[in-house]
Amino acid sequence: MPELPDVEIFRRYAEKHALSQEIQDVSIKDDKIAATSPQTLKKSLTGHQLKKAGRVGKYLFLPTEGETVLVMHFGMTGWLEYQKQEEVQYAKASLHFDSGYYLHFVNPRKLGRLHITDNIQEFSRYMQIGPDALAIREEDFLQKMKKKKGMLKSALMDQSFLSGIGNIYSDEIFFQAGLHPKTKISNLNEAQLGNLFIRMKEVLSLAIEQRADPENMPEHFIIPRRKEGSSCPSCGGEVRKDKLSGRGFYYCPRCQGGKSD
DNA sequence: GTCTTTGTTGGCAC
DNA sequence: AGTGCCAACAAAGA
Repeated sequence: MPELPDVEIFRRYAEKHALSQEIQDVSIKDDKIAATSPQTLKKSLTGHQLKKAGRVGKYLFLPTEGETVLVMHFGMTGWLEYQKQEEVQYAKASLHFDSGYYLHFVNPRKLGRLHITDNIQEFSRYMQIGPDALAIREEDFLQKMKKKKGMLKSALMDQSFLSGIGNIYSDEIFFQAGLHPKTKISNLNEAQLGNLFIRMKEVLSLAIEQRADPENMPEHFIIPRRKEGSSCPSCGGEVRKDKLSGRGFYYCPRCQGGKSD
């Protein structure tokens, strides 16, 4: 679930509900998700308020009014829940506000992480988080792509190169751009790279507009057809499945070329 | 029981 | 150094 559009929805959710109220108590229900020690997480947050909700790639940044910033990463499965109920299934950490409400960090597979940092820039550098896929400017994107080697899909999913795009949305971006995911970057011309940039922004923005809800994806998206045997929304041909570095991906052979190298 | 899954990381090979 | 691949992590669903 949590790629850039999903995390952007979580960011807005946190911004709407969880800011400017005192955190009374912090409970870490599973130490596995605590990238910063549970003691430090509790000490840094208790008695403070979250003041902002920012995002870079798949990371959510929640600065307090003090020095410290709560950082969330959701892993393969996870979301936020703001409610009065103290116990929520799969909640691995919970902030208890003085309003009585809880912000639950829900993470069924325990692959998500919570960090505390006092400097977002430093944290981003240390974690090697590349420029945000929605924030990057075209000239920077083109410049980076021209220097990058290897296959398209590997590049767009490389979080240190460009952050926010995962397996699902990369499939959609390549479908919209009419490019095969295994295309070698070096075989693309300026126009194709420019088009890729436009499609990338378009797919991410549209997904956010649909609140990153898979049920609400536009008709012309391939995401709802990520199943073997389904038909391409554009040409009606059969959607095919392949693998790259162990990750399955879906594409339309007719609309996205053979391999174009 | 087996395989696959929306993410990341560390190890190995080239 | 950069690129590709795999296993591992964890748990749920097909």
